[in-house]
Amino acid sequence: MKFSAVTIKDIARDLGLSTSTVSRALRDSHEISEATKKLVLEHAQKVHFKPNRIAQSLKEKKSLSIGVIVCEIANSYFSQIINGIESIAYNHGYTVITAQSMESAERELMNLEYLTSSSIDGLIISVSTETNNFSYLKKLHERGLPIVFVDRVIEDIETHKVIADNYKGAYKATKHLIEKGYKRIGLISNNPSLSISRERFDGFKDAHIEAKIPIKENLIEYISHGGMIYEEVEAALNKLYKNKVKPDAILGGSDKITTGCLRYLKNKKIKIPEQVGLIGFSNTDLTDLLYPPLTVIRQPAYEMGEASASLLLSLIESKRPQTKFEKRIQSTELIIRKST
Amino acid sequence: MKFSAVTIKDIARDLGLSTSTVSRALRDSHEISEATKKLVLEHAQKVHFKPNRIAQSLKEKKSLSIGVIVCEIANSYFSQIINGIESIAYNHGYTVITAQSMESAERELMNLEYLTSSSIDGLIISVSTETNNFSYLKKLHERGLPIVFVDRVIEDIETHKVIADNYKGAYKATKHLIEKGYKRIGLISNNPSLSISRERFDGFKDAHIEAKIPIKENLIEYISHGGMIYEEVEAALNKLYKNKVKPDAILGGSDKITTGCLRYLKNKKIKIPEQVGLIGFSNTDLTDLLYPPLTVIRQPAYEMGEASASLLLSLIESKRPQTKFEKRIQSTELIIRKST
DNA sequence: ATCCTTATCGGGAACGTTTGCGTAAAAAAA
DNA sequence: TTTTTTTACGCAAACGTTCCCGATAAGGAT
Repeated sequence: MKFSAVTIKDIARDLGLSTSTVSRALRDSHEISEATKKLVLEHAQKVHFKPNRIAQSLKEKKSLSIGVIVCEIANSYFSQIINGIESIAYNHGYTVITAQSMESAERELMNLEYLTSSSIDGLIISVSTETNNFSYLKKLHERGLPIVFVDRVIEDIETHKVIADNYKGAYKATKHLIEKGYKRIGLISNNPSLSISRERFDGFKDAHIEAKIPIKENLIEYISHGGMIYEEVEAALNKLYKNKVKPDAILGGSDKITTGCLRYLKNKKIKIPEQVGLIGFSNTDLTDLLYPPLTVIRQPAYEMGEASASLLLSLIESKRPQTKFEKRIQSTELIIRKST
Repeated sequence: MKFSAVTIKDIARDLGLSTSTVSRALRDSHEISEATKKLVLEHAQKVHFKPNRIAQSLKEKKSLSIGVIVCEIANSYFSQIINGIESIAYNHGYTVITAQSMESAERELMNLEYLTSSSIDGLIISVSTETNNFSYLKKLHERGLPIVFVDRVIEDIETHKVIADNYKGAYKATKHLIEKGYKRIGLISNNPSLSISRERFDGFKDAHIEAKIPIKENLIEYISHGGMIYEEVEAALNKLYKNKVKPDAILGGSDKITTGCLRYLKNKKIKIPEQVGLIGFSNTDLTDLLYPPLTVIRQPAYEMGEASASLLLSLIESKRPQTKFEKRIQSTELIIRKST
């Protein structure tokens, strides 16, 4: 069952040339006469020659492919990031291989091993919520694998990072809630081990401080799988609602957490925004059609994907080992709707 | 900037063995003594040896990768299909390379050329709404590339096909609308060049025939980009509403079409389900949180992905050229909510 | 003692490219 | 004319594997 590809050797034989001449002609080398080049090019065209990328990779020690690991692609935020990555990568002749961690550190490690054994030239990763052991990633980085972090970064590893302005996003959202008169704001967040969680918490906190509203510890809940598992969101909210001080607003720390909250409140028939205000980070393009239309913090996912791909490619294609690294912070947008 | 991986040659040198012995030991050949195997395995472990997949591919003339082309991954239906594909592929040691056509025939062709030059071992494709020239695909198939169609199939090309039961899905949905008393049912569909459109139309038609309700031609609109472009949905609905006989219900022919309809009706402040019933094919997991909660036909996307991956792998790994092909039809589910 | 297995390993070619080096012939310089 | 340079091409090695073929030594059969 194969698909007999024509090789340089075939062309060389047909034309009575050597493989080196053919190779050079195809690569438009100055060492080859125009006449020969024309001959080779035309014949290559005729027999539908396509260079074998596998052989090229082996020779050049480059695979022309980059790996991308995100928690899941069935998530608007990450699929938008991937779209951004692909747009840049394809323009530069790179293949994108995506893998999903499903918020599991174990699966993430598997993917990591898998991708590196596929000899990717570089990696873009948004670590899983579960990940707290970076040693493998760190080792890869030390051994020279170009890595760019997107969204969920690891501060310890010195390389390019692309994030949304989580601090300001959470700050603006919280401030908005406070201005609307909400005073007991609950926060359902990803694990605090995640960079985005800490940044968002800081924004949440500073908006409180500014308004001189104390933060209540028992209105903050952390969950482990980014909202992928609804039961976790449910449990977190149950705890929130078991308190004597019930929240009058909720800030969702991720796309799935936010919609999970909505589902919970709907199940419990808690009225939004009358009984509780709901706001959250989200990139789905349906938030305006939900009931009620959701106030969200939207992240520039596509642009973040583009940025991380360009940074990665610059890393891959730079001759000398880079020492100066960027941290790109892209601004978030607060879209106010009916839920607050 | 490389990442000098340890090779079989390194191990051979370290251990004073030949590369062939090391290779055989790693592949657990019977020609190698247990002692040597143990020695090699342990040393390989210690130096973190990972076989170079590129070299293996070159040697074996297999890339252990499969290509997947869908219209876009930021679409629940397709991302669920991809998840199904990946789950099977990864278990068999295959890498999945996904590409998006964005419903453009041109981009689809580009992706096709790109993937085949990356020497994929097989292809899973759901053709774009724009595609009406299958010659390139057909040529690839004739030259021996294993192909499996999923969702949107090309009948002309003889190979495995995996589809949802579009006929019955549309039939059940239409019947449901009729039972609810709707009589002038509008249909917003993808291009009729698409297999799914024809199948769905047939179900739509037969439900009408059974109920002895004539189908009104001017209640049927076709659009070109699967709902990706909202303006197209808007234009189609505008035409529907320009008729003297206005629809009292609408059947959306795809995920994005359905949500596009909802957005339109909401913008026009047309009440659902009082003024118009809305039903549609959709796989997003937010349809229950929309306003109103949407009645949908849900397709077993994940399972379809699994099925197509297994069929493709069987095609790839079969020694003799296959002549008997399957068409798997997976049943759809009607989920009734408030919009009808 | 010789011959035949069997077990265990090494040599080397091959997969399709790219590229450094060598070398004829042609062109330019002397 | 001779010498030097340039042009245009071929040879062969290399990338990391796998695997066919031999080779060696030990052991058993004759």
